Amino acid sequence: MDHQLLIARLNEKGLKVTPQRIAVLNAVYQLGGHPTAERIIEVVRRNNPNIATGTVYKILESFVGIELLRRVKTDKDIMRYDAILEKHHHLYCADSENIEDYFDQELDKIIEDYFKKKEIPDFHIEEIKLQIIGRFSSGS
Amino acid sequence: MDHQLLIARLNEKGLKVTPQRIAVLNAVYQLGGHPTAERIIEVVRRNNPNIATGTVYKILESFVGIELLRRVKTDKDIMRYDAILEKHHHLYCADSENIEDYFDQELDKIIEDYFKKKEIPDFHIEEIKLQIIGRFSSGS
DNA sequence: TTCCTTGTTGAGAACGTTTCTCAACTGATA
DNA sequence: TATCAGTTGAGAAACGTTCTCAACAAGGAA
Repeated sequence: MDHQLLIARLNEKGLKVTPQRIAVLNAVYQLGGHPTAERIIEVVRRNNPNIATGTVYKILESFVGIELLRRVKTDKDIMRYDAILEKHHHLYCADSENIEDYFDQELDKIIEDYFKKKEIPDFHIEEIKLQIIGRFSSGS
Repeated sequence: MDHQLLIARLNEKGLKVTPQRIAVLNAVYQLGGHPTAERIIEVVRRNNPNIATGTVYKILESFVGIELLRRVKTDKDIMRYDAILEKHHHLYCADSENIEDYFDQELDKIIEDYFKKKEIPDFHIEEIKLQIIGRFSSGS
């Protein structure tokens, strides 16, 4: 996401554009994948040594609030953040903490069609995410 | 799960059958759904007031280890436990902490067939879980 | 029986992650 | 200028979870 879009998005939601917020978002994009708060803080501090831990958490939460980022969960206990690009699923390694994105529009379509025909009682679906658990065959 | 089966399962994995372990498992079954560790501890202490927090966590982890229970994740930060019955998915309420089980063998079959035809490069699938996010229409 | 050995428990300290509190700062507005 | 709302940095605090360790229980061997 370029700065124009970011600024627009922040303004739209009534959040001010600050150097700290830009730094946090840059760090998330730079890290890619699904970084932990710890990694993000580490990277942000490279250019911004005085930023407080709490500030980064607050900023990350505000980004989750305006849907610039999403929380991602492992089966373990640490929160990770995911810069939203488009609808995607996650491959979880059964052995390690590794998480990879998985895009599959064909599958999305199949599932979408399935739930057009078959409703879940008393439940309105907004989104379906697959957790695909398994093992990476090459070094991961 | 009745006690016979539980005892067999514990012995099989080299874990001793203790009153605390039975109490924890009973609490999980009694609570049903996807209780947090906190709720489980609360219920266990009703009949077992002196049980230590760490003991319950240790027992829960040992049950996860022998696959009597599974960890379940919300997007928030609390661990929940799920007494495994059969393959199932989860409905997550977008508004609350409510989680419901969702069983759908027809859908499982469709997804299974899909991945028989289409492999994910460098990845061996062991299990696929759907996180279905949305809203419950009746009071939930 | 007594002595090991092994696994389990209870108590509380310790840990890592996340949230909270609050004074200081910033930028906009009047 | 003064005022105001939002934001930040610093550290304390809270929270869920794990760890440490002495005490205990059960089983086997002597």
